[in-house]
Amino acid sequence: MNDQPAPEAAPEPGRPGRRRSEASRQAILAATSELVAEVGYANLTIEGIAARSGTGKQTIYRWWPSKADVLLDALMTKAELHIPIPDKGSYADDLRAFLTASFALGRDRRIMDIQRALMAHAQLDEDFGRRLRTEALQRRRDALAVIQGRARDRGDLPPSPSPGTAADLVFGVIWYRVLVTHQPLDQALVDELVAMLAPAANGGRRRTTSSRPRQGSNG
Amino acid sequence: MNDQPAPEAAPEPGRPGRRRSEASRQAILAATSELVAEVGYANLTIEGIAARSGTGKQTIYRWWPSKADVLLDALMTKAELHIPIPDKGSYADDLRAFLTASFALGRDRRIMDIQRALMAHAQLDEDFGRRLRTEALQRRRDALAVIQGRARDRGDLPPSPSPGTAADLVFGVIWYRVLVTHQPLDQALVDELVAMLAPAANGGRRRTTSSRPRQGSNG
Amino acid sequence: MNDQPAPEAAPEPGRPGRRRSEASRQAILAATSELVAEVGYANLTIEGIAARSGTGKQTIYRWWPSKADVLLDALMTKAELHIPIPDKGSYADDLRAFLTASFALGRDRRIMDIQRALMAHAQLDEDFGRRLRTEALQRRRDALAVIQGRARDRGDLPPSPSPGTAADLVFGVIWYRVLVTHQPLDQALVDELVAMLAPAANGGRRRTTSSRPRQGSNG
Amino acid sequence: MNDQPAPEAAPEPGRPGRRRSEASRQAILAATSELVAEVGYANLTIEGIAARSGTGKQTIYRWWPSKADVLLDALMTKAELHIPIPDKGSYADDLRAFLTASFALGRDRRIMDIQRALMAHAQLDEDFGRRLRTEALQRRRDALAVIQGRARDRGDLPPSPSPGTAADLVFGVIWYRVLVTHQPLDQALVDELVAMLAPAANGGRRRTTSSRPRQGSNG
DNA sequence: CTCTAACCGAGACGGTACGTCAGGTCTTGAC
DNA sequence: GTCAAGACCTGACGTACCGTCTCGGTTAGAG
Repeated sequence: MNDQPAPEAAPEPGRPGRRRSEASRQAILAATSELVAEVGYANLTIEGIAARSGTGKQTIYRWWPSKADVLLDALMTKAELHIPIPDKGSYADDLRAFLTASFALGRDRRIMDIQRALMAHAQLDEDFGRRLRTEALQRRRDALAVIQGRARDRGDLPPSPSPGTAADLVFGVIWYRVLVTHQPLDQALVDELVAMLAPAANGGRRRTTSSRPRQGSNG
Repeated sequence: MNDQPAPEAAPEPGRPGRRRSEASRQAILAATSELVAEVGYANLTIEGIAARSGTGKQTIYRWWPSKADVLLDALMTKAELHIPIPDKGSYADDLRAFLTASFALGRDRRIMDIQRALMAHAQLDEDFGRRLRTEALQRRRDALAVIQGRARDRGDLPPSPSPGTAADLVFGVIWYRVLVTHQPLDQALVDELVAMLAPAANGGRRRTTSSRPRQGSNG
Repeated sequence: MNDQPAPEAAPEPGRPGRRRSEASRQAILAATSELVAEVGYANLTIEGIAARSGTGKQTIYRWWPSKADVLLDALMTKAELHIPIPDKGSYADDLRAFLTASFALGRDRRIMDIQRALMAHAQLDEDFGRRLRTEALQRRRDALAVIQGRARDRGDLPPSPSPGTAADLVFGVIWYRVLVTHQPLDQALVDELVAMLAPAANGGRRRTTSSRPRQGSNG
Repeated sequence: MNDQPAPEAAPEPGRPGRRRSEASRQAILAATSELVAEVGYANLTIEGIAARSGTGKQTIYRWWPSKADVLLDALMTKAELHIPIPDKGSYADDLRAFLTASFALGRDRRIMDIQRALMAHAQLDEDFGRRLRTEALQRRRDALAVIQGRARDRGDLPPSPSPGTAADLVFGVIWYRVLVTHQPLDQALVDELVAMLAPAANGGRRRTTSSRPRQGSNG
């Protein structure tokens, strides 16, 4: 049923016929971004995208399995979802940088709405769920795993919680706030998470710029 | 737009006109439960529910704003989503009991699928999102808050993380596993969460019944 | 199915129970007249009549078989559909008076629209068709028949066309203009019909006030 | 509201997109004819037509504004509603031929029922009324006008009634019998109409086969 | 002075069909 | 072989009314 040749497929040089139109691809992704901002994901339709982009529905169906895939593609193409992971010298500082960068992404209301919609769609469409996980979510986990690997090599990765659980906690809180409570992802949360996951003996940040009161040890 | 007199509204004795049919209400909720199990949420339709329950569509639209609301009602009516919160004597033990009971709910594949679908719908329909939060999600937070209140009174509530953040962490992990990783909610996770959130000096469980090997460090 | 005790039924003295509410009857007929003028017959509904009149649907269904019957009742109650048939001394003059009076009825746009709608409904509902014929249409034929009877007695009823066909012609033209061409029923048509159906030797009107050019009589 | 590109529109060679399916069109018209014969116009529904014809409702709505239009199309496509108007040499004979042919059409019970229903719908839907008049009714008037034109040229068109009124009389009687009295359109009526409208001195039929009593001429 | 029958308003009920929307597929002629 | 265009079948939507069926509450004769 889903015989798409995978959108990222190479052009296959020796193939006859007209080549895929890059202009149409761009137009479709642009139209999708505009439309989702204007009418919201629930009112986003393939027909609307085709009309807005001046393309045919078939062209969309030929290259993407669902409207969520188009949207995911648009998001990944346009927005810089990349999380930088420079080595800050300690697990605590690496983690803090990672969290701060991750939270920044969630600050943009439009991007957050799209992420919520994609996550929602992933629950209703198993295939898309798999794609979303492998193409977007896993990359963030991988980034965190790199940080944890560095920490392990360095020797300052705490024994508990396990790295996997730590990741679940980090991403769990983020998604929970995005999906459920709609609370902002603020610096206070960064501090709490770092304190909990990287409770360095000489402890994380020495001089905090946060307004949070000194945390009198949580050990 | 949402002029529903609230399904749980009292019968209002002195009102003229035919009373709401309890038989129809039951039939609709039952049909919804059956159908969602048979065809899945994505293929659940109001028309299908009406046909299966032997009622008219209007009767459904009269009392529920959307199919997700019917499903939520069915879930809350049928399934016992109640989380008991007996006083076990310590925050650690209370928390452990709470988590164990909560995780048990997620063990039933069908209930979990429904919860995933409802959470998905909540992302696409803001009004339903509000209803889901107040009618279902908030109750669980309240239960946890009771435990935390007891701990505060008892003096064994750790200062960090804050109770609110602790709740975000707990529910965040649960939903993240349910929605994203589809990992089972197992005893190991209970232990890790308790260890992190209630790191009692005399520490959580002394004698574990868990099959998890002592974690001799994973670093 | 249609066990209505006939709206015009006598009060039947020895019957227990509450009497039919004359106030409701009036309110229903009045609401019907208003509504049909406001929204047109096609958008006239029993529910609308009930709401506007402040009565229950059942009260309408109890006394009238269809909305067309309500409307017919309203029309016959309010509008004076009676055609006077005074003896003018000759068939030609009687006929002229009859036609003039009949045409006057069709001058009111609202009454004409209602008659069109009732005639339309009669085509779709055989039972109502029978009622419309016996309660309204036949009365007009009877009035014409009285005139023709007088003429026969008087000896100035032409042998052709037969009285029945003459009636068909008269009412045929009226309804055809009302239903199809929407042409006004004017004095010129009266003259033509009289000239054709009562071509008296000493002929109808000697001095016409009509604007029609003298026509050398076609007798 | 009525943006139909007119069903009879030419195929417009250089237009992109899939062509209208002639097979669907035929199936819809055929299904409509069958259904109206089986269940009657009042129980004819667009959904029924779509189901019976194996097409989608949208395909019907795309090309016809209402079920009455579908039915009119079916009637005009299938039934030969054409009235031949050969020159018989005199107005009386032409008229007799025209009436006989017109009456024959009304003999078929099914066609008559459809015509009654269409006329009824025309009263409830002004737009359809216009279409019915221009596409069907006017054509018959035009045919009669041709006959009258020939008579005028020939010099045997009586000065009274005026041609327009004569047409009103002819079609008025026909429709009145079809819609109201349900009397058959028989030869006797033909004779009476011809006698009245074409009262040739040496006129009309010399030897009548009608059972009507000799009428001593009323001219 | 109840009893019982018929009416009344209100309004929920099981239905049917509406007209619309969008989905995903197919067809056409151009490129 | 892809493209824009657009018609096709399908299925569900949410709405409007239908005609019926409770409700609680009058209103009137008969007992």
